[in-house]
Amino acid sequence: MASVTGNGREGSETGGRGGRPRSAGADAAILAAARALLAERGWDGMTLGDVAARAGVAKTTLYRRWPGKAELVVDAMAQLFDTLEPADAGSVRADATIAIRDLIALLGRPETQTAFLALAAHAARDPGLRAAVREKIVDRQRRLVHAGARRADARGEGGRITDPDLLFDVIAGTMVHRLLIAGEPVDDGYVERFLDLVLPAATR
Amino acid sequence: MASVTGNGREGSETGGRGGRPRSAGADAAILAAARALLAERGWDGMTLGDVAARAGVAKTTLYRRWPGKAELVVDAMAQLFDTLEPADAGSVRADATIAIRDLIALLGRPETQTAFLALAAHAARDPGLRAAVREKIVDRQRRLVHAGARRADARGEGGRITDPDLLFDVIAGTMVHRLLIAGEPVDDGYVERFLDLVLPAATR
DNA sequence: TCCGCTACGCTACGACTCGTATCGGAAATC
DNA sequence: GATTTCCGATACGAGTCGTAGCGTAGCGGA
Repeated sequence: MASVTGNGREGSETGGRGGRPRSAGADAAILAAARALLAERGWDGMTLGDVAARAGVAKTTLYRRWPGKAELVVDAMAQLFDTLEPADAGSVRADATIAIRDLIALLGRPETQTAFLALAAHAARDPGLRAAVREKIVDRQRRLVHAGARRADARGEGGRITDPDLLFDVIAGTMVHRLLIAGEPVDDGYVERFLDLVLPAATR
Repeated sequence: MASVTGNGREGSETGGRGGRPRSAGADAAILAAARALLAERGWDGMTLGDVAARAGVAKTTLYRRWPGKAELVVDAMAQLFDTLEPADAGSVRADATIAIRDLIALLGRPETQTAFLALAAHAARDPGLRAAVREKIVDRQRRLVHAGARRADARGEGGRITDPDLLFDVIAGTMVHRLLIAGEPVDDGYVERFLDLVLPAATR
């Protein structure tokens, strides 16, 4: 999977019937450069000219593959969020604890801090970007909760998750609000108290 | 209260001992113009030159009162968030329902959608801005939950809120995530399900 | 082998924004 | 009236954006 999702030439393997194919490694280099520059200089400080230079690519190549900064960063961040994976630790609470700790670590990264909310802010005025954020980032995270719900069902008795979609909003929202909006840390005790608050009513 | 918080000349009533005082209405006009332009053109589309022109003020006047766009928008948004007030509807659940509906309406405004997350994103790389966002927006919202907790205590028996700070993160986070990040609507049924999930364990 | 097609690197460009500097004049206090 | 501070207007250098034009590189088909 060279790119998280197509950024222009998706679908066809060889490209548009003849002609020089797109450089294979360019996407990966560009997205990595974008993440690095986001971490170093933040959303505003990162220019597409800088990204191109660091990736060893012409600026025009970026514009050939992505419409603009926001769409490029969506793909760059999606790659990062895709590193999260569901864990099977034997119980809903154990699974949730692991997932939340992973999420906290991800939200603590500098590139996430500057890019994630900036993307959401831009998405408010750009339906296409809104759809991309939802599809490439939000929905994939949501699936982790659904996977946990299915495991809970399989285990049976007393651990079933009644409303995974709502539970996902609560988990992700609480952590994002605490870490990225309020800007306050989350320690293990906070996670414990959070799970004490939410899990009893979320499972049945 | 001309400005939500000082933006330069705070404290002294008359200004710096003699000389022409700052135009009283200018702050209000500037903040209103900023909100209007945020709603119309979004964070990126709003320039300080435009704000000055619409407020009927020179651009330099803006820079005399605020260090930059982010700080100005913090004050503009703080005025908006300050319109939220605690309600006393007789029970924790009734109070929470009203507060959440007010919050939803506020988060649905176009200026909030584009500005709130943009501010938080910038705050990630600017400690001063982070402090301003927390002090002028987040902490004031948090107080609404604390006020509700005190009312619950006064009512006694069975309605006490055990951890208001955590509850605030959960409420605000869930709504922000649902509305601004996932970009999906919140109807009354969602609020009901949310309160069913959270309130039982949050009160004692 | 030659040709058509597409992507590439490079350079240059106009339009725009930013934040600052500078100025004479206006509006208060002393 | 003198002083002090704020105000509006204008100009400016620096930097970014997204696009266009150029010649070249790499691939498949005739």
